[in-house]
Amino acid sequence: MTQHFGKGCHLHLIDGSAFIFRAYHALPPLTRKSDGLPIGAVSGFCNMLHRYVEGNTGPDAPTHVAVIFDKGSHTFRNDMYDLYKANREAMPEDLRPQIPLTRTATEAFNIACKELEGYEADDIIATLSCQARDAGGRVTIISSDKDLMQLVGGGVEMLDAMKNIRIDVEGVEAKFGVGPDRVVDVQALAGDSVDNVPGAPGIGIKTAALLINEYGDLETLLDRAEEIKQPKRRQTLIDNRAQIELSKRLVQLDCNTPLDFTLDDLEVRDPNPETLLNFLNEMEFRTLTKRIADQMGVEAPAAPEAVTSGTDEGPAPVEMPAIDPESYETVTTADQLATWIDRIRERGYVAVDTETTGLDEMKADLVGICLATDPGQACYIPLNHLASEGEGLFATEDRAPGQMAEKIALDMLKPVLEDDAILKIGQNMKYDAKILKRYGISVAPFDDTMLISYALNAGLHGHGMDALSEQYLGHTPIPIKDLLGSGKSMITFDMVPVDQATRYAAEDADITLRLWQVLKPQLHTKKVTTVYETLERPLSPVLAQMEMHGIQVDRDTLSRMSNAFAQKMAALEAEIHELAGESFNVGSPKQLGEILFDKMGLEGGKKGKTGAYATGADILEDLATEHDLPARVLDWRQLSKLKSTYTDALQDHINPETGRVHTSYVQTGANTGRLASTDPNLQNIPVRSEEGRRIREAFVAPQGRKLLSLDYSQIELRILAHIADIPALKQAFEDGQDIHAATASEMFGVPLDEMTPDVRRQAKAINFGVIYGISGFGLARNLRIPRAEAQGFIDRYFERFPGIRDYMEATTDFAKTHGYVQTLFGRRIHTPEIAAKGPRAGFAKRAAINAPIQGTAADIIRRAMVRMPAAIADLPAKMLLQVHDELVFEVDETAVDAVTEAARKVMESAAAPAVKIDVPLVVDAGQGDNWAQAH
DNA sequence: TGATTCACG
DNA sequence: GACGTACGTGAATCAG
Repeated sequence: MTQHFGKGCHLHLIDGSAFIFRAYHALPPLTRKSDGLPIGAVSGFCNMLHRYVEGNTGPDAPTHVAVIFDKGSHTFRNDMYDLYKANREAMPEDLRPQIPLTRTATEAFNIACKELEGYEADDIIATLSCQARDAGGRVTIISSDKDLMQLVGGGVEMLDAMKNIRIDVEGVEAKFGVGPDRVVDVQALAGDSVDNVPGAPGIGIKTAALLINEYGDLETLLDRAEEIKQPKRRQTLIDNRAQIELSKRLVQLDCNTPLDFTLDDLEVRDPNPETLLNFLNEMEFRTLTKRIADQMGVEAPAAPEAVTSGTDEGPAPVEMPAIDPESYETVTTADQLATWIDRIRERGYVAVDTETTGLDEMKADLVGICLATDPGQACYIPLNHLASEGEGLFATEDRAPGQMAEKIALDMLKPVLEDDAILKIGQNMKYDAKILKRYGISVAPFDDTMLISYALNAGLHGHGMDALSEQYLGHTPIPIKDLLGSGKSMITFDMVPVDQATRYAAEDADITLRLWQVLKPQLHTKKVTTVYETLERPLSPVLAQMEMHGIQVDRDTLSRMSNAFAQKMAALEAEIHELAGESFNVGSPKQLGEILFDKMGLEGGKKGKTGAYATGADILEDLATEHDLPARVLDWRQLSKLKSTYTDALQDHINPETGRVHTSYVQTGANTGRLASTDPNLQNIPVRSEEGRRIREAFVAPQGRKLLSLDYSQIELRILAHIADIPALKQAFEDGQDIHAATASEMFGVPLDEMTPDVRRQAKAINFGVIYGISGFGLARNLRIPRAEAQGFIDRYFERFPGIRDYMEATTDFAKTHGYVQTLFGRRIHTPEIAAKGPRAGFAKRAAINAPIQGTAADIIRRAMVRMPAAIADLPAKMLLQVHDELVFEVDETAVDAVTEAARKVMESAAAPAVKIDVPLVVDAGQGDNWAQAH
């Protein structure tokens, strides 16, 4: 049955190229298992199409749909202007062969797939939109390309599928400052760097919109250009008239593209299951094939045989049976468990996973343990599941029947888990090790798939089990949400029925074992075995120790501060409302922006992409020179932050049993090799402001003990001086000089003894800027000086220290060639975005410059931490915290000097012997009854 | 849930 | 020729 396109019809036009590029850049470079064909973009493309199709339900669903592609690189626009799109980078090599496959994929989904030689996809989209609109139908263009915005209106809208934002006439006006019918005029003036449309020099979208709104349209503007008041602008328009008119022709989309099909040909059709599944299967998209087969209620076709010969990726892939949650065993008797233990001893290794009542290892109770010895060979040992009896008010919760006694099971397992000859394999083993430690079991030795993945692929993808399973096994694990639910009605694992728990939990152990078999051999081929063996694996138990010790926090101190903050905030709030002339929520940036910029009419109101005024501290600081209200808001914000994030929240983190705060370090938290600290984050306790620093007074040592803090002095700059090999900086460090003053002296020729604080401050900002991948803009904003002046500083800096520029170029080149950068200790940080273009490339470049410096510093303190327990083993001291370049210890007051000496020695010599740093590493130390004093 | 803001190195 | 820009994190909050 065909439906003639007309009123009531809804046409979807998908910008195929945008989908492809999104898919390509969003995913790591996947290859087809059987033959190594690059298929990352095809995989992403199919996932996006599938998600798109899934979302097409309800009254707004399309009646007609097509995916539109570009064809060839030469179009009629190149005949008008040979530089059109001339600055486009060539298509990446591994994307090129995937392009035809995306056409096949579209057809496999049974969606019309259209392209036309000599025309851009945009022109076809324009033509179809016009036709559909004229026929009285609706159109949704699925794209975020601003070149298509001229088509919006009269029933045509755009949809940014990534952000799920519909762009209507108002959306276009927000972006261009004019309606869709004048968009081409604005684009003609502003030009477009991406497509190399020249436009008028020095005129951007803002100015263009201003001019068009004043004169009505482009032609009138150009005819009356003489009337423009600003001399420079006037001259630009007069001088560049021809170029502007050309630009307009370039951006104007063609609504009369000769098409050899009609709208009726685009009617929505159901996919043919066999065609679609065969295609997906041929691409070896196992997860997607299975998901779609399930949804269609048909059997997934058999997966193709994996090639078993070795590849350059290392040894042959391990043959594994499919993951089948129904195949796992529930262990309920000592005999059963004994059989498993025999099997483990025979194997020499076992994957282990614990199930507990919560995520806080210091509070959670053990519910069960799972083991896996081979792919598909996994069991679950339920220990503390509950069984609900009765209903409602009379419900009682008892221990579920058919479980081994916890003590018997643990007594049997302890010798295995502690046996030096049996390797325990876990995913995030620190968690399980901490839980088991509380049950008297010290797990060792172990491998951790999360840490292996991090050593291999930091920067490429996440290292959680779900991400790894998808990536390396093509399998989506059972989501924990399916068992526990979410939100307020969430249950704990002990309330999950044992049969369900077995399927979920044993699957985790099975997956962990499989991941280990896949990933472990790669450490060697990727040359990161040393990173894993010296910086990752040995650190995990050290962190576990620190976390379990925790640091004592004084609740009364925090509570008193909270009350004081609350009072001050109330007073400030009253004052702010008074100044505003009305009552509003000071904590709402939206309301604050409206008060400041709409009601009070202050200058400098800038709206972000959400349309809200920006009210960040830097903006309020500028306003504060003229008005009291923003100054009060700044004060209020500081107090609000201190109260909610620190004095209040920290109290909730004091463990009732230990009276201490136990953070969790995420070893894979930062791509550079730094740690992250969560629940609570103890790496961002205030110190910069006087008021905030007092919060550190609540971090205390118990009676008779002291807190000791040791931190590396300027470690990142020292590493920069070494890596970039800058003689002047190295000498300054060698001589123990003030490095920022020395930099200033070198740059501005001011002798050290005549240095002013302001000149030193500027040099300091530049030094930091260099570490972060400096830009004129960034330095200008930081120092609040004109951009040209900032650029002058940078130029001078590079002139004085040419090695820095060499380092930056060498590093970005290396990243482009290899896709990663390295620390001095061989840690690899991947930089997949480095090949991107546009603003993303800038980010990636700066990150690539920073990563070896930040990462090397992170490696050094990791090495120190790994060695520390042995160095202070005979001293009455515990290492408690790490804050990137600082270690905090709790020490008997009699041993402060001995511990300082021992710890300092470890820290200062931490790079050796692996790496000889040409600059001394210097550690400063402090001690006191609380962290404020020690720091 | 995402954006904004702000605490740290 | 304009774009949007310091690097790396986590938590609280508002608003949709």
